[in-house]
Amino acid sequence: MSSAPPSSQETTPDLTARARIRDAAITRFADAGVDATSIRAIAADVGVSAGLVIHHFGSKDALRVACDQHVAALVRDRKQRAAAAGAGLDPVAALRDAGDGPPLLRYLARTLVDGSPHVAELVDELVEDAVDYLEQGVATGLITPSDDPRGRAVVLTLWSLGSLVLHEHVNRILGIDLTGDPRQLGAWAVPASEVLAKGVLPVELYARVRDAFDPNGSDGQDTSPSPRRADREDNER
Amino acid sequence: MSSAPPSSQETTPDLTARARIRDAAITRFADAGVDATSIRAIAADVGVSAGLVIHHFGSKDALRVACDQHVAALVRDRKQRAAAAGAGLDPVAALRDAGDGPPLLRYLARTLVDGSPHVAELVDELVEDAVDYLEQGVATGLITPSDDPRGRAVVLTLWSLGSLVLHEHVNRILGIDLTGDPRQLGAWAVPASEVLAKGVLPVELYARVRDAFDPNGSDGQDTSPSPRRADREDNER
DNA sequence: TGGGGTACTGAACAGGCGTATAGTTGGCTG
DNA sequence: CAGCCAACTATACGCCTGTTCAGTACCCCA
Repeated sequence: MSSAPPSSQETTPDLTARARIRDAAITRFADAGVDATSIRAIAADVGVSAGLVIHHFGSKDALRVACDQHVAALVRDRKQRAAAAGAGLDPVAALRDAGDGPPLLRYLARTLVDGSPHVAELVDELVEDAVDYLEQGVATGLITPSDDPRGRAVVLTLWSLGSLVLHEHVNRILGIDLTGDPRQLGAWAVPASEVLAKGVLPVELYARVRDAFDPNGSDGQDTSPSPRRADREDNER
Repeated sequence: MSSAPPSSQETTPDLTARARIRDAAITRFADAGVDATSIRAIAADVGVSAGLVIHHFGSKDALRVACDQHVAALVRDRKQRAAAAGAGLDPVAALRDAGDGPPLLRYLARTLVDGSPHVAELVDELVEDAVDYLEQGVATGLITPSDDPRGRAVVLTLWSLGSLVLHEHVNRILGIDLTGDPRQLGAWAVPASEVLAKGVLPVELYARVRDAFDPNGSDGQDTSPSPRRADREDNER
């Protein structure tokens, strides 16, 4: 398939037409979504014909898969780099656009909702990363221990990704761009860390919620619908 | 086309064709998104011609606006009802599908991302509701006071809506449906309320984040790229 | 020098889309 | 009863879509 003459698979400064098409597609998909983007529009961005896009990728769907995989690879690369430099609580922090490459975060914000298997895989990895990171934090005393470490990692990761997906609302309400410059994110990061540090609810309410879902002190059910009256305890999520 | 409205909005919705088209559109839009839904498909669901859809709504875009408005009205209705019965922390809790009407939550999860002005308005209202609710909770001692009540309300609301938008990922990872039966949401609600009650981070870290973004402590900057090492403080969101 | 393969173009095709339009039905009202 | 208007259908139009195909330019290897 790809002959790849320059043999160096790492980001060559001078991109092949195939790579330029892929990057243009990522940008268009990030801005308008996959459905609302035509192959001709992508081709026009790169200055080639629509036929060439098909020639290189076979179909629009295959192009979309290639974009997913490329973004996933870039994300994994940045994740690894960030982990080496000491990770943070926010899995998104390391992915903010450096301005050089395609708009990773905006692409993720779009594709997180319309179900690509590669992006789903990426989410799973981010959750596992969070599990590890939180576990290390608990070990060093920087993170509060949890009764459900994995559940907590899922919640924190999806809160983070969820607010990324809703970045347009954040921008409208707070006037900041979650996909942009981290130094201007105070209006979001400060109250978020306040919640994560000081908490919001009394601890007894957590105990009530936990007991309402967990019938008897120990663990137990997950498939059998217990006929308890847990209807009013679902106040938090 | 029985024009007789039997006023019983329960199990037998003897709706006008216009209302049936609107409801079918909401369901289709919720399931597949607006772009991926054709007017002919909606018409086929109701058993009418595509022309009738245009006859009643004028255009697909106007139909979409009508759906937005109708869903917004239903949401406001449920909000009000829930407020009368005593609100909870989760703004989404009151909106879970009762099975009778159109899939409100799934519709919201879809349209929250592709920018409808009516849904944006709804988000703003949910934020204001959260401001009020949190303020009341602080007054009665049920909620921890905040340095930034509005910012905190924004964060909590968008975390809630964001995880709703990512409900497919929650379902894949935890095996539960955030848009479905509240009694099966323990795997999400328990760790979420644990985080909101016990917190995750040491309080001193919140102070550090706050000081890093607040020019009060050191100097003031917002546009000038200061060479301070604030780059590492954006760990939380 | 010739041959082959790859990158690439421009035109064309079939299909689905939203929408306009003309026409038919049927109940209400004068 | 005639007349009218709203609900509704069938058809067709123009546009845009993803994709195909024949053909051209160019580079590498024998």
